[in-house]
Amino acid sequence: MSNYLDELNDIQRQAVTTLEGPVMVIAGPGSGKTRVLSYRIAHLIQSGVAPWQILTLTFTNKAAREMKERISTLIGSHAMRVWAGTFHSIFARILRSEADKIGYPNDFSIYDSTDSKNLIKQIVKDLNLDKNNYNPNAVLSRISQSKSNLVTPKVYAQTEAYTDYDKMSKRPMLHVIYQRYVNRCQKAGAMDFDDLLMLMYRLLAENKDGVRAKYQQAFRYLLVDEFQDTNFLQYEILKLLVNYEDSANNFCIVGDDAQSIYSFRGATIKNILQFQKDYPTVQVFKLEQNYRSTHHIVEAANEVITKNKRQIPKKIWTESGDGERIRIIRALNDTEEARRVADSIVEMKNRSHFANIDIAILYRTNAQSRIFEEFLRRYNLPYRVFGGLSFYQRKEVKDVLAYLRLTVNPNDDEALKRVINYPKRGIGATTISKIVALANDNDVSIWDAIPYFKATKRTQSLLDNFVEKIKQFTIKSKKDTPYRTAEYIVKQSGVLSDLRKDNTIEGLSRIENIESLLSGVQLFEENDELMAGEEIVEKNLAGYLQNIALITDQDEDKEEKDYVSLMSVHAAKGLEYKSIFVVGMEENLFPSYMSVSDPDQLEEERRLFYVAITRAEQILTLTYATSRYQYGQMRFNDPSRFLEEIGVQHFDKPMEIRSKGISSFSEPKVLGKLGTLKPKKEYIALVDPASFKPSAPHLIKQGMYILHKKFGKGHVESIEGSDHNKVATIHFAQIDNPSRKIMLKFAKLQILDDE
DNA sequence: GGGGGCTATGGGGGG
DNA sequence: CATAGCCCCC
Repeated sequence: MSNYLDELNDIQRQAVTTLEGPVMVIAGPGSGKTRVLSYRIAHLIQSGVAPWQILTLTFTNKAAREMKERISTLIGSHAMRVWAGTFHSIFARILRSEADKIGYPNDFSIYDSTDSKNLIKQIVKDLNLDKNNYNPNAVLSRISQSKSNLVTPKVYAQTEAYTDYDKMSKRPMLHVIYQRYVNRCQKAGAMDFDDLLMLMYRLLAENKDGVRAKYQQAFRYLLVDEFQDTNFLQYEILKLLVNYEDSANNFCIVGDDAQSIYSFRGATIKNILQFQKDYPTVQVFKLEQNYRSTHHIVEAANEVITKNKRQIPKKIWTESGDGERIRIIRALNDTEEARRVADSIVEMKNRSHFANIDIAILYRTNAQSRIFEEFLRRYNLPYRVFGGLSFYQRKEVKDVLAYLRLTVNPNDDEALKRVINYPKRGIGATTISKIVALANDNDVSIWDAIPYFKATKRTQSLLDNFVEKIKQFTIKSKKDTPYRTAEYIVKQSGVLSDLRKDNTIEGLSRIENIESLLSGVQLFEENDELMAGEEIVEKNLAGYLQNIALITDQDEDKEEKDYVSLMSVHAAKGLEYKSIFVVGMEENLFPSYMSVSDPDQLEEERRLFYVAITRAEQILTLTYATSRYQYGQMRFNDPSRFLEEIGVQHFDKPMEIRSKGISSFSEPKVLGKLGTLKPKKEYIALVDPASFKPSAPHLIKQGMYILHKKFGKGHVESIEGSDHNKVATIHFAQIDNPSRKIMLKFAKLQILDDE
């Protein structure tokens, strides 16, 4: 354990051992950034810092999870107790207990962007504005930008730069919409994604009851990964956490300006430059040795990125040998592109003995995934699609979630509007818009306005029935488990019987989705295993809703681990594969047609391409089609300009790969999309549920033999943590990965006395 | 007020 | 191509 520092190169070691004061690590792709971050945290803990005094903000929950696992391997499971997660999930967790200090309920709802857009549409309608000028996407992005720059509606209305711009864009009333939007969200007890940051800022800035000092003292060491993708507001929050009297400024940022790919949501590499000004004593470490890819790939990446004007000088290099040249596939159309990629995968598996899991297909837009799925399915190659329309965005799932949200927070206007007449109960558009108007006029939520609404006797009783139903749900949720509440709601709301009317395949799959959702609730409720990177929240409906609202990735599928990965280039950030296909290398696709006319956006597309090719360890294949179906039409695009930016010496000769055809007629092995919760798993019961009697958690002691409902017989190897947060490491001999960490607070373990 | 069918419109990346 | 919104009829 003491020699873990020997596993680092000189610069990495310095970055890991410089614990005090501001530190900046500029890390090229594949330069061991995750290793540095996790070793640094391990080193902090070894030097006597308590795990919970360390706050690590990562870009995805997956990154947090992997990091914690790595630290655990280095120094033991107490590492699991560092605070690590995304900005949004960590702040939501804090706001869950502090929101009342800034005028929001602690049980606040989280509006996703669809909710936000629906609210904007509503406001535009209320104000009798032209919906063509007031496009919800445009309005939302303006509001989002304002929040991300800490511009309140009031300041917005008074700042000519903003209002003039809006007049020019034919949206002079934008400041009014912004104000109303904020009011409606607050009345609904709801926060949108930007609010999670903005209100966290306000919480710290307003400092009610000294709350700021509480978190400043709690987080003695601050680490931020992917700092190039933070926005102004995120940096401002971090500064509030770290800047105070006698602060040691233990603030470590890790990033790479060349991999900044989120400026569309306000990220700015200015933060990296500003950091050096704000913390003049900063110690900078530049990691340039690439341990991931072979020479041709590394050099191609360097050549591409030098076409960008603005960047911190840096050149990645490798000692891992020349490796293979970059392959290129030119296809006549999108179908042929997909077929040849699938052919190539089969070939690669035979010749290089790659497993499916070593291979990823990266595309610019999620819409491109479908055709690749088709061919992978035909070729019997298991695959998994990451991102895209996730499980939680499907209509039937959102409907049930809306009922759950309403149960927790009846003021949630967007949830209410979604289900007040679904399933159909005779409360039509006219009635709803009258109630909405009443709510607006009196500045209350729709829920609060309903009792004051005067309607015909018939409508009145329909409304009463609806209100009564929701109240019942809330009562149920207070005295029963989340799973049983959700099950009750699915049945009593009428959603299930409505779906049962539809006997088509789609209809049946919708019911399956609802069942999956329910087993997801059950899983949440029963899960007593401490998973790295997972938020520990209360095991109630509100906790469940928070968990899924901010989901970025899904648990590993434990049944089938060998699959080809399909994802957008954005989603691939931070990942690596032996073999990478970057597909759709065409003008107007990659780079996107939205970006080709703006030099800054074009540079971002180039960084995106840089990220894409540096994911590859051994084999990089770039593909393009001369024609493809886009938006229902056949389009002809030129090959991407980015292809010409790589020197010819790095390319293989274009090679023809013969089609292998369909390899078998057996049922294709297809894994669910990421985001698809598996239907209820019928795992082999290791324990007879009838005779299972869990013991009181405080009786569990080290050395005992116990029974776990899901994992079977186990031996308690150690118990760590303070009174209320004890975590036991238990060895379960009957399962794969036998060593599990169980949170005793939630555990259902039966003590065995016969051993 | 509900529901079916048609037309018009937009179409990126993600927490 | 997918979906939202509209019109028309019940």
